[in-house]
Amino acid sequence: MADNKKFYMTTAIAYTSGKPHIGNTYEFVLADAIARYKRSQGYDVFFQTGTDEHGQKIELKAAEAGLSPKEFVDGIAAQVKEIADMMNTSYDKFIRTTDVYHEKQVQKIFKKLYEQGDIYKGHYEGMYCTPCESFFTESQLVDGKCPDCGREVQPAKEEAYFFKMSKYADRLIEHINTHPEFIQPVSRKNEMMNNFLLPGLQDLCVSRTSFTWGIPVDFDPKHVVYVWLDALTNYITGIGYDCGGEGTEQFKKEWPADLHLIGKDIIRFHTIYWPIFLMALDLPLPKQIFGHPWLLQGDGKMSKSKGNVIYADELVDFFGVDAVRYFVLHEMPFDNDGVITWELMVERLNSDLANTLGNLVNRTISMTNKYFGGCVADKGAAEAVDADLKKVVDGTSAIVDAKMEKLRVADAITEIFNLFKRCNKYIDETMPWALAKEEDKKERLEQVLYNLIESIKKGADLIAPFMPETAEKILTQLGDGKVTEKPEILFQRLDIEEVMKKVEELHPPVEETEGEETVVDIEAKEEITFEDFGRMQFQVGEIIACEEVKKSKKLLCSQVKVGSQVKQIVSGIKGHYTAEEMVGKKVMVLVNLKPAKLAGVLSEGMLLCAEDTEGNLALMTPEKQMPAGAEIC
RNA sequence: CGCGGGGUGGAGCAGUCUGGAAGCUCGUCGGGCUCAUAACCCGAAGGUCGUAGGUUCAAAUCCUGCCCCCGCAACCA
Repeated sequence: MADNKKFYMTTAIAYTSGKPHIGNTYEFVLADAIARYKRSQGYDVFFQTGTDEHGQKIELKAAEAGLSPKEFVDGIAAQVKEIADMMNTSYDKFIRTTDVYHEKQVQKIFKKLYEQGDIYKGHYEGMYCTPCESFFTESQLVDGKCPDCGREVQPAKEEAYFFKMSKYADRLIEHINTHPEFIQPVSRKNEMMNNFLLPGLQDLCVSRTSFTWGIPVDFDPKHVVYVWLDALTNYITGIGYDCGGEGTEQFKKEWPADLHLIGKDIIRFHTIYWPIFLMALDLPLPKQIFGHPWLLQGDGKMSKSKGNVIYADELVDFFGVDAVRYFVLHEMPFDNDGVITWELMVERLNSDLANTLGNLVNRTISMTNKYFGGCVADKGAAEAVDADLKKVVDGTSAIVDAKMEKLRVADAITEIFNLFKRCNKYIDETMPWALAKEEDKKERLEQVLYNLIESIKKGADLIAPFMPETAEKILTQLGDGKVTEKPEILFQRLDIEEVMKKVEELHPPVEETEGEETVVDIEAKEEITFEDFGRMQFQVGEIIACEEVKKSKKLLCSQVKVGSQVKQIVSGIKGHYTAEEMVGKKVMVLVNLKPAKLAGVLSEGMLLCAEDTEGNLALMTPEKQMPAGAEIC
């Protein structure tokens, strides 16, 4: 049985293109809770996390920051690690895809797959803009031209390596069907099957020549390995996989992974491409992949301009690590996205942590000190009320096990708090303060307090994987035979008004007053001649009718009177203007723009708008009364 | 008809797969208690489960139409 006790789990590796956000924190904590729980179950857990550090985006970001890509990712990886450590996560290994052993193995894997015919050289086809060095699909083009610079594009092919996905599809379908626990939650399984597997898999592009920040293909060095073959393989290289060789003892022990914990956005890559890569390498598949939903910030009410954005390190500053862990895990959605706001955070802290748990510990210790000088023992003075307490306390462990087995972390925590609530109720049922007034009830009183302390200790053991520091504190305060003399407040209640006030100070709302406007800088375009300018014809147009374009999110279709003719113009300004308020406005129109179809609707010109950095739009209207058709020059 | 998720008392959610008395936490109101962090315990009010139909002895749950929200995709001439 000892052999079966290993448990290898991973988080997704965080992409190092920018400062890590609350999503990373959330996943770390979730993974850590599971890791600690499994350890408490006696499993020999190996918990790996890390960073994904290659790619064009990083190359660009680094250049913007004036750093080499490596310098850049060193900085971000350090930040990611800092957050993982701050959240008190007990990972055993932090892998970076720029680690030398990883890069080496990826090269070997690539070569092996190429040699055995799973990877072949082909062409990535599309429309190419030479100055921008970018490929676009037909649908990405703007009026047949480059969406970035507006210049002509040519059909072109980029040489690339592809992985033959279809070769292994049947085996994968079979595997998924025979292993219902493979993809969690199950609702995602159908999504993968119906959308990707059953319609037939496309071959996956696994190399690029358009950027250089990646692992070079050693036998064809102008190519670098493209994202998934690089990133996903961290799960095996991190524990010592050796392609073509034996691999380390650790690898033999740990693989296959017992759990890949990932965000729901990358389920496809983990449940389709990753298993297929593994099949190609002739390795067993991971046992379970859990695609957790997201913890979202607010419900649209939250925005930078309101100054109430939530950052993990700030949450910790305000509430402490365990309170944040508690919140994130308790609100941990299983198959729907959850919400986090400062208000909800304070509510949970006050109600669950301070009132239910903190106060329980506090009142218990204080009574034990008051009535017995801190020491109580089992007096064998049981009464009927004790039975239900005992039943609940002893039963919780099994319920928690069942919930954790299904990865219902939030439910598991709720169960543990039900235990603490039951303890609070027990105090009311037994009324120790009343017992204390009767001399002959002394034994019973001691028994009651003893029962309480034992129950809380059991609760603390159960909560340890989720709030390790708190569990430790509780056990220390309850002591072994003698409780602490001066109980420390576990969680201090906070006032929501005060918290919000401080939050606002941290993130002052962006002023939207007329007086002090921020300036907007945009990238300068190439200089043009007066002649160039003269080719554009602007006129004042009067909007005589306007309606929303069905099936589009941002488009309004306006009938614009320009001189004696009426043009139909489609603009992406729904959300800034309603169809009704458009009518009657006099606006600036670029009239000689080549007509085009937008969402299937013909547009014969362009309404001009000013746009600020937040994307707010304002139509340009003449400053004095002007007739429709007046030329703007 | 682009893909997907969602709409359950004031707030946040569970329940929907496998129909069978509408549940949890917070908030509100009333009561109890005083050991404790103005806390704890008990009770109450409050929901036509988005909407309109259908199937059924029975629908939040299954089927159909529609409305609204949120991601992604497309797109902002």
